[in-house]
Amino acid sequence: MELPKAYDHSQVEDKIYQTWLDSGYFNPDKLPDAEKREPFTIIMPPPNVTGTLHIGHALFATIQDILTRYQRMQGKRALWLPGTDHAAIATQSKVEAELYKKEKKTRFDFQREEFLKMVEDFAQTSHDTIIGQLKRLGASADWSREAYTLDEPRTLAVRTAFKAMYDDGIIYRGARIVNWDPKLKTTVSDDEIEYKEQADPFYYFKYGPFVIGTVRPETKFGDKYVVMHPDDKRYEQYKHGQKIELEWINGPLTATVIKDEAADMAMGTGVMTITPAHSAIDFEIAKRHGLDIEQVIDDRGCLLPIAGEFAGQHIKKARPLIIEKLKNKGLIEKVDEKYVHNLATNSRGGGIIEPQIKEQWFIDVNREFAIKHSEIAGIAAGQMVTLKQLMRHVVSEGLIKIIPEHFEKIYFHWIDNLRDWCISRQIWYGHRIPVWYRTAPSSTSEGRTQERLQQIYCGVEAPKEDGWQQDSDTLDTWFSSGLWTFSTLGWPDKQAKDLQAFHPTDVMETGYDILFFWVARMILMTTYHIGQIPFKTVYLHGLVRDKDRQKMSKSKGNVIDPLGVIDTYGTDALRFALIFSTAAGNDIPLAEEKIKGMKHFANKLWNISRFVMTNLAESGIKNQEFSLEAKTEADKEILAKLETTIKSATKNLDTFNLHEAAQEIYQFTWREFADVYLEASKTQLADEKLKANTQAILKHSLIQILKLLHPFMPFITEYIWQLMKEQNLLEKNDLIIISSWPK
RNA sequence: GGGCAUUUAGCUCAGCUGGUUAGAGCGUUGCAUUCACAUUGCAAAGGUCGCAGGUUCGAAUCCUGCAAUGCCCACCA
Repeated sequence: MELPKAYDHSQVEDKIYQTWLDSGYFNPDKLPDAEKREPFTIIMPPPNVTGTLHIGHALFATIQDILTRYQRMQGKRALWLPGTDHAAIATQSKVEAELYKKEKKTRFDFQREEFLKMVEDFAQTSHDTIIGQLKRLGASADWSREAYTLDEPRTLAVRTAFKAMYDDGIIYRGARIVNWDPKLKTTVSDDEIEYKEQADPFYYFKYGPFVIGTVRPETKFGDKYVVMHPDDKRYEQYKHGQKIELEWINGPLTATVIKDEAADMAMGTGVMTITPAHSAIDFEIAKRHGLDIEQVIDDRGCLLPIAGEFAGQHIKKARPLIIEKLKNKGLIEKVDEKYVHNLATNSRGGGIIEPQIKEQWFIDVNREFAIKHSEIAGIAAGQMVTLKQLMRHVVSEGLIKIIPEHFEKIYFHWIDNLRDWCISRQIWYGHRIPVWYRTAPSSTSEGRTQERLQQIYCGVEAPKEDGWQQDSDTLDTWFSSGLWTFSTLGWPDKQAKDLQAFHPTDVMETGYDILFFWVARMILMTTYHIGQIPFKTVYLHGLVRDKDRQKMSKSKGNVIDPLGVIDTYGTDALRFALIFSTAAGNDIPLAEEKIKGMKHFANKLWNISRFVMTNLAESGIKNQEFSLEAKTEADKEILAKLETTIKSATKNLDTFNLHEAAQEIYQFTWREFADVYLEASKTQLADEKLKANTQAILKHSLIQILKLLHPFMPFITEYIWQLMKEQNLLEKNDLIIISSWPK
């Protein structure tokens, strides 16, 4: 058989992937002797259905596939369960942006159902693209178990989870100051806020005898409390509760002095007025002293009647007019033109956050409850715990290991500062909150009738009787993602076969950027709902950057498109380049030259194999056993190095040092086996006394190399394996994907 | 303001719990090559391991301080 001199990945990869699919081995139940194998589970972090995969997805797919293939070869019942995420707010805002670009319409120009259909179509298309891409990356995931965060089984899980937490008092409804995005008209959680630096004028206003500073004059209409530190000597003569008459934007006003330690003496004049309805800190102060709280800005970002002549205007337009008026009234002390401050924006859509007081749903992280069931070491069933304590416990006790370790400190720090989690969103795409309200007419003191809330019902199904209206809000996407490790395995059916067999899972592999959003929430949900840890190890990878460590972005033009490089260099080359110098938690610089270098390596492996196969086939030596006796120095050397490489690579794979394993195998293959032994073998093969033994060593080494490389470069290794099989060079008639890991 | 990390060859980075001459990829220079592979081989140049102290028989590795860079959190009324 004539083998081409160069390896052509484009002729190989699709066919090999189909071979694997046909074998059924991605499904752990279909592995040989499945029932005898120990389970190994990775649940795939579901990519958002917001478009196509980028190079970062290629990284996660590569790492998880390496771990899965390695464990499968180690004889485990390896399950890598794939899925996608509806990503509520991200997906909806993407569709809304497109809609506005194309037709100048917003979602409010459509019926809820009509709009949702559009989002679903977009999500479906994205989904199909993404799954196709994952397959091209060689992902050996079990597609028969694929899940979606918004499909029926997951919806049941979400509703069941919500109800359980509601009944426990962990989920509550309350009016709190929340992050309101006037652009998308929804709340967002603290974690989704992104601060952007911006320079704005900073104004100093005369407020009676005081000078106050602000960048936001438009919030100041209702400011009738003036706050200073109780120890501030400059304002000793003013007493707490003292009333002061003064002239303000829209006329005279009675201000009340409040002494509170929240006022920073070193900041500006040490005096501030407060706007409790639109500032979290001011809200706290107001609550502490029982002050009035008046809304100044509405949900769209427009001023309310309290603003007098400015009512109805958008804050952006009103600001200069308000300044103008204050200037005319002589109330401006001075202006600092380029004051740099951080502006809160919604990272999922870009609106500028306006804090508002809203009736929202929250998860209480500090409330004590009796845990119903616990398999967590150190926590007994019935014990009183809080969600915070549970989240801390499983990591501090080492039940969950985070790699790299220093992220554990960051995790603890986050938990210690954690506040209640706002889980309701005013968008349409997502899990609707499983709560229904019934109202009844009642008369007011003025004799008018109005609808008054009478009953609240929380349940998995809607109530049977008429007259119930479901809460119009949807859930934060991370609520459903938090259930992911067990909702994908059959929960809420606690007897589900998969849940019994594969939970707790082994590894959660994801980016460090979603440690809080997601990893922490999975720990919260899993410990609460099923009294187990969700996973034993959290492996955090870094961000893929370009060769200058710059973030990849379309606007910079430095994006590496995974499918493009796969076409040019092959999946194996991309995978090996991604993993080659990647320590956990570190960002990964990736240049195209590196991928090219790994294509060279694939070709090297091809030619090594070609040499070995040719020399075995031509001599007529086929499927026979040879002794691996080391007859020469070269023999001795290569067998010894092979053994240490296997031992070390195995250890590094077990401890998640994937890049080191990759480097060792690469070094051995090229520098030891190809450069040294293959050269030595040429003379040994010519010597009749050494020939058979040399052939045995060549064959043995090649088989071991293919196995070692298979998790990293699955396509080419499987392809060569099949060629060897055709030439009767292998004992067993199987695929390398289920061959046994070298020992 | 609080925290976490990084600093090693021209560039991008490895170097696990301290132990011979500090490694890889790319790049550079020279030579070779019909014999598995030019997607090659052999060889070479190139590092006071950020700086200053300390611990130790021994430090790129551990400790302290400093500097630079990056990230996260909080937040400026």
